[in-house]
Amino acid sequence: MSVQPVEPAEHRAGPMLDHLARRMRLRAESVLTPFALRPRHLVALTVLRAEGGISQQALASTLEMDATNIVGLLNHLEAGGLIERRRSATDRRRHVVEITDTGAKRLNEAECALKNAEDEVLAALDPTERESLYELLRRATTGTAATCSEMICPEPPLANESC
Amino acid sequence: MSVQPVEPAEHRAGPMLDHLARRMRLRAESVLTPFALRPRHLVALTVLRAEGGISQQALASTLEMDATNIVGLLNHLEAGGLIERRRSATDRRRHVVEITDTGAKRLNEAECALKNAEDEVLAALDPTERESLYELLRRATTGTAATCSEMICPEPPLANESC
DNA sequence: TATTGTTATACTCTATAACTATA
DNA sequence: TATAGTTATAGAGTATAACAATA
Repeated sequence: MSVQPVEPAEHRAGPMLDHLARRMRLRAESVLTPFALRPRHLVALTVLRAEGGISQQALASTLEMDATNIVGLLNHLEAGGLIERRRSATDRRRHVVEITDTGAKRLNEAECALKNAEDEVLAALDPTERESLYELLRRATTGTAATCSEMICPEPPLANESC
Repeated sequence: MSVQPVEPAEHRAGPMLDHLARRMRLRAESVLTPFALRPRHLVALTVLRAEGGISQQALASTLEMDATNIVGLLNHLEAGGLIERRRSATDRRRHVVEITDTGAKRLNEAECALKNAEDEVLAALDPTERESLYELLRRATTGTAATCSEMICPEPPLANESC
């Protein structure tokens, strides 16, 4: 049974993002072990480098991770001296989380070590295209992450019926 | 303790890919429930649409998923009539997996329904940029996926010490 | 009473090992 | 003997619920 080409689909980036992210993550995993870091730690550190001291809740909503799992994540990073938790002066319930100089340095080193992994996963792209991809990803993440960390993220608008 | 800007880091796309993919996946999850599909199913169907009939092993290596988990994934898709498994004529151990017309149609509809999710996650990008992102992702995934599905994926080369 | 962070725990996902059939 | 697919299952990851401190 051959596949009819159906009408020109409106392709989405989602599945490919998923696929590519998975491939990158699998490779990153092994490269990062000497640093005692996991891919998720790099994601967190990257956010913390971009946005200064934020609460754990804000970090949770930016990363779109459950707040309960942020605890262990930060415990690990704090144990390595890569981040700092201190009580907010204005609201003593809050922990203000900040990346330390050590953390920023370690993040740099880790990013450096990831070069081969990235080269492999993005082998089909030339340097210019990789730069484009990096820039698009940066804009896509930081652009909305900022607004998202301010407030509790609102529910997505209901799916439209058109398309 | 303020963060020293350290020297200009060599930033990697990995963490941002991870972050963006996660955000997309979380939204996709709810949008896809009416289709009885999960994000992973869309990834698989997308690959199967791009590459015709391939073995489960080849699919596993392309998706970089464990072959054991492919079984359940395909069981689900086959139950819905979205893919077909048939024994290879040349090697009766193999299942040749193909997307059906129903599957291709369902994939189309699902992609269509994902528009809002994508609009939300990629809100910071204008249509031209989204098209660029889509194209870069497409090239990055299909470019290497082809070679990867042919042979057993070789181990990544050892990390370089320069950078 | 509501919110931040935390712990305990149940649920889901992923990978390892053992089995069947084909080669 | 080795490989494709499958099943069973243990380990890792993620979310839900209850609690302590603070607002």
